[in-house]
Amino acid sequence: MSKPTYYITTPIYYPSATLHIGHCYTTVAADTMTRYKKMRGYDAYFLTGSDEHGQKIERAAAAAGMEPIRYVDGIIETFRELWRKFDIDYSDFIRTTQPRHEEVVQKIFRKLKDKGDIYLGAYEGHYCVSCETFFTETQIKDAGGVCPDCGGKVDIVKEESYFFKLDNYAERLLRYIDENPDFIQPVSRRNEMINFIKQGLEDLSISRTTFSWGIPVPDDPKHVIYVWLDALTNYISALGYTKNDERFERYWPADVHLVGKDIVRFHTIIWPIMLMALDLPLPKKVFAHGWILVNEGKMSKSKGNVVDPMILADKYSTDALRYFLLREFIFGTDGNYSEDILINRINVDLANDFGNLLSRTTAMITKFQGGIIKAPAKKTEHDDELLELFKTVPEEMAACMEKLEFHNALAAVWKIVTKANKYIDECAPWALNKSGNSEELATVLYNLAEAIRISTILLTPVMPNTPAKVFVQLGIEDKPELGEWQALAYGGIPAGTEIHRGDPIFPRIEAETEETVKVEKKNKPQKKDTKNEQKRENTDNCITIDDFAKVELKVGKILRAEKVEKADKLLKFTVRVGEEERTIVSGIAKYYDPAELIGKNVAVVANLKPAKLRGIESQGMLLCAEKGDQLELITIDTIDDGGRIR
RNA sequence: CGCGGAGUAGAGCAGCUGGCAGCUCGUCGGGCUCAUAACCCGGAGGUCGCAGGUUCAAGUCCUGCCUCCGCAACCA
Repeated sequence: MSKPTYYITTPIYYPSATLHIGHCYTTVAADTMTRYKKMRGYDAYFLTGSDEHGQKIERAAAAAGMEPIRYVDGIIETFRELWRKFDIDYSDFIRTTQPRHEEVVQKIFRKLKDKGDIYLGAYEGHYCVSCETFFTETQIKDAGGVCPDCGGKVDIVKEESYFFKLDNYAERLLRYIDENPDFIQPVSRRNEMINFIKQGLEDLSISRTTFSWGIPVPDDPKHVIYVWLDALTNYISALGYTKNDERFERYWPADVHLVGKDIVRFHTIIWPIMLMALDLPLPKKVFAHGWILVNEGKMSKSKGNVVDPMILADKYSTDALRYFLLREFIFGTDGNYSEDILINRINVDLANDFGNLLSRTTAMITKFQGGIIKAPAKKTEHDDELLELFKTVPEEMAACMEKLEFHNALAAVWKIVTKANKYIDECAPWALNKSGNSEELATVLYNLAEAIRISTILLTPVMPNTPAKVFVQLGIEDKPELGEWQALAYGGIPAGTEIHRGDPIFPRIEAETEETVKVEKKNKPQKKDTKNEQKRENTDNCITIDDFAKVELKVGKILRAEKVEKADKLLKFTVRVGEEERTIVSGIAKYYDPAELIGKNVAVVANLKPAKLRGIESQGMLLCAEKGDQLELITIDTIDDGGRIR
């Protein structure tokens, strides 16, 4: 009999920026699941990759003076490097620019067109000629009827486009969702999607003529295929769909598509409908995980709060990071990230509980038994509870893993770890040693070694590098079979095994900023301002005078000030800094009436990377003083605009 | 405006089909000495956002209200 299969995917990531901790989260989850399934005897297949087409890439490449493909090649290399670093053992890495993918997309396009699900129509939208970009109605509205990018005039333009008739399949899709309650998870998403479909599905525009970095539409090369049809197809093109590839037969339909909550709709509506149109079975499950929030807000470049996993990986072990991601955050809901939380989690769980358990156990075996694990000789009254956990915890963990509840799976494993620490206290091996009760002592120390071995097995999918370290210390590094799932039963370690006490496998991380952090927390007002938090966090680390010199501060005169429509916090300023005039958006609408600010001289960060806020490009930042609910714009009385501040 | 999410101990969160309010961290007190200033035990601390309602019984269901966050921005 052949092994059962398991096919899991992550989204394919867009190479317009480097990956952050959120991408890492998704991918680590997929990797862990794959390792787990393999341990359980599955033929598990894990796909990740990159979505490389589109106007954004085309432009970024042009700006860099490169061919798009060269441009993305470079970025993709950083993806791979990151995955290598985090021990991501993917089965395949698909790039939408690979011929194997492009061929399949074109075949699918042709098939759907022949079938009549795709037709040529016209896409009508607001178009800015100078930016060569379409904008949605709301984008235009928010920008006040002009182009959100350049502030210029936008026209309503019709563009020829191919459309995919989604609504043809809406009924079938609803039925499928209804008959497969597990298809969309968590359930809250499911309800959301059902409502969305019931509102009626518009035909989906699936081609563009305004840029060319994409897969050409077959027989109509002035069109390129737009993101949906291109990107989603990766899940089957990677398996060799249409090419008589046995992998497709073997692995499709996917067991799980892991997705971020923002792309649930594409994966639970557009993608299934595409598959229905192709007469293919639908994925068994689409699981939307939550976001990792930083300072209560979504990570984003413009906020400058993106957490770079590479930097973290250099500071902490990737096993610890993988553990942290899956233990700290509840898969499916949003969670807050900060380095303090990370350090705390590593210290408490990995250093104090798990690592220290290994440390104290090996220390006692060394001190009391000359470094030899002896066979259990005489039961103690505390054994049963611990041994019972050896049986129940693996089951509990397995049940959690099936539901993708990584946090609960790990919490289950910690029942053994916590119990083992307590068991030491209850049995007091040092007392047994002193009183010469060597039989019970042997039992206790044996059971502890087993507790470590068994919990280590369960942790393997999450922390692939840890088992080897633990096994060396337990003296069973030459018996890898003791680390397999089948070896979970109590009694694996042979009597007479000689251990090798070593350095702590998870040393405590001493947070140098702990004191200051504590003080800050106490003084912290309840209201949190994201930007401010961010700044404060950065000040935890000292900067040099050179770093400071990088910030170009200048005096600017406010020429115009107005409220940004549909934004309660933002004011839009036109500020003169010497020769030039800039647009600066600042989140101080709550504190100031725009009119009272006109004519004031303020402190401007002149070399801040421009960021778009509400579609308006902000070219700098106004400095403010802030405390609690108060905020005051820093103004300069006598020096005129253009003056330098330092 | 709309859509979605959330308001439960100092912080972060669990609480599914209604039945004595839980977990982790922190804090206070105690224990132990094998260990990575760690481990073990115990205590304090909550009118479960507000106001109504249904019920023998409501964080848990219903209605209204308040507050916060997200969506319309390159971004899981």
